[in-house]
Amino acid sequence: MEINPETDPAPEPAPKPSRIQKRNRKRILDAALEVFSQHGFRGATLDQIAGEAGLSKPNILYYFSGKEEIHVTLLNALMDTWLAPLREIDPDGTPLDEILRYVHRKLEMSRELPRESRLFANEILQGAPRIGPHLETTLKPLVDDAAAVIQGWVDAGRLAPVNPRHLIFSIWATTQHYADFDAQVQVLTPGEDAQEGAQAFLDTLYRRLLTP
Amino acid sequence: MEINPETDPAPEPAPKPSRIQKRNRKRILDAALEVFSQHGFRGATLDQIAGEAGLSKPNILYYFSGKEEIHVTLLNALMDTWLAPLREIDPDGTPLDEILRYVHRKLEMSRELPRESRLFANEILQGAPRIGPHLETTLKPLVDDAAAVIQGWVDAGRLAPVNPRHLIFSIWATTQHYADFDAQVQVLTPGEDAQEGAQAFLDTLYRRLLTP
DNA sequence: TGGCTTTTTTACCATTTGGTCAAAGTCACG
DNA sequence: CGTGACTTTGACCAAATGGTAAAAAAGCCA
Repeated sequence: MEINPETDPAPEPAPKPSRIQKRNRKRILDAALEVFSQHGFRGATLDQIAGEAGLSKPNILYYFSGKEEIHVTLLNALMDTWLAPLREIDPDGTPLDEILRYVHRKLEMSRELPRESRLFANEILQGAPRIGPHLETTLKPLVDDAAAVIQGWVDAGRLAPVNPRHLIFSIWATTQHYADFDAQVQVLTPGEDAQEGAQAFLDTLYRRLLTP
Repeated sequence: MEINPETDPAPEPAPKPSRIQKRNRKRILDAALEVFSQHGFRGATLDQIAGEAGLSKPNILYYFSGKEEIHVTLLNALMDTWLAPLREIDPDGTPLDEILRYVHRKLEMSRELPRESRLFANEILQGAPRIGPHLETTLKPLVDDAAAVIQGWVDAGRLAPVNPRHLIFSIWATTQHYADFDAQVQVLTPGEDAQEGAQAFLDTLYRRLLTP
């Protein structure tokens, strides 16, 4: 059977994006991140995004087929960076160091990428309507792996016995809290830099929990 | 100067709510809790709330002056129940027991009042636009008190040294996580009851952190 | 039962919002 | 420079949304 490049081409024609396309798509995504993370999906409007991006609404719809596509694009792109620290846990490293470094990196991301954290939080809060599948296919295997590694460390007596999954949950919760609940944190820790205190606190917390 | 009861009456005429008023206001607030907690303020619509409550939209506006008033009413009512466990920490109790009981109660509330937890999370995520002041006046003094109590325990050597505020943050984060991020938790802990494992994990976590 | 108040509904409105379309403008490149 | 492809815009739309007004209906009570 002869392959006809006309009817069976590469699935994606790979129309290399022009300079302008790259610039504007980036602008739009950045503006959208700002708006979505602050108001959630339904609370955000295309006009807001357009205004923030310095483009007209129809122009935005020239680059993305609709509001939903922008949101999904953001979430998918986010997933990678968001989960990178988890991927970097080294099964051959020193258990306590590996976990503490993970906590450190997550807290750092909370400070440096608060918008991303809130975007994610918003999506999950609302029942993950747009990345539910992605959670199953990307997040779950990754967490399964990490949990197995941690369980291995526990079994080898190199960490105090803990449920790996709940350990991971608690790390997510405690670190992302400083981005997601920033409004509250600010009210309750006036003056001082919350993140600095958090670093010390979380270090102690997990060190005491995990030291065998 | 004569006081004219017509122009200077009691500030609140106290128009005792009728049976119907009580029933319908409750219905509306319950429906609104469902909808707001799932979609956030801007994402929720009066039509949805009306549908959920089994009332017509104009009928809802007969009981509340607008969408915003419903939301604020909910948040204010919530504040009390939400902070009750914190109020119940007994300065004369056994430090570790008091904290562990607090964790326990917060986790319990996460399971039993997930909608309330999400309503709150949504509001804070968006920068607390509608309860910001309330946080200052109600939450802050309460946390200041609790932090002082905990600090006292630490100073007396009855708890391992920790930053009280960050301890409180971490308790909020780890317990509310199971309500707010339920969609994610469900994906990652298939089959088993996450809350049960959480109970054991958090008990260990804080016991190990706080035991002097 | 009659008459008053409270509650509910029906019919609207103005604004916002996601999205379309065709025309106008700009760019890249031979 | 000219021409075809890419980009941007202004003018629109239909649906959704928060909210209003007035009439109809239901309660309440003597």
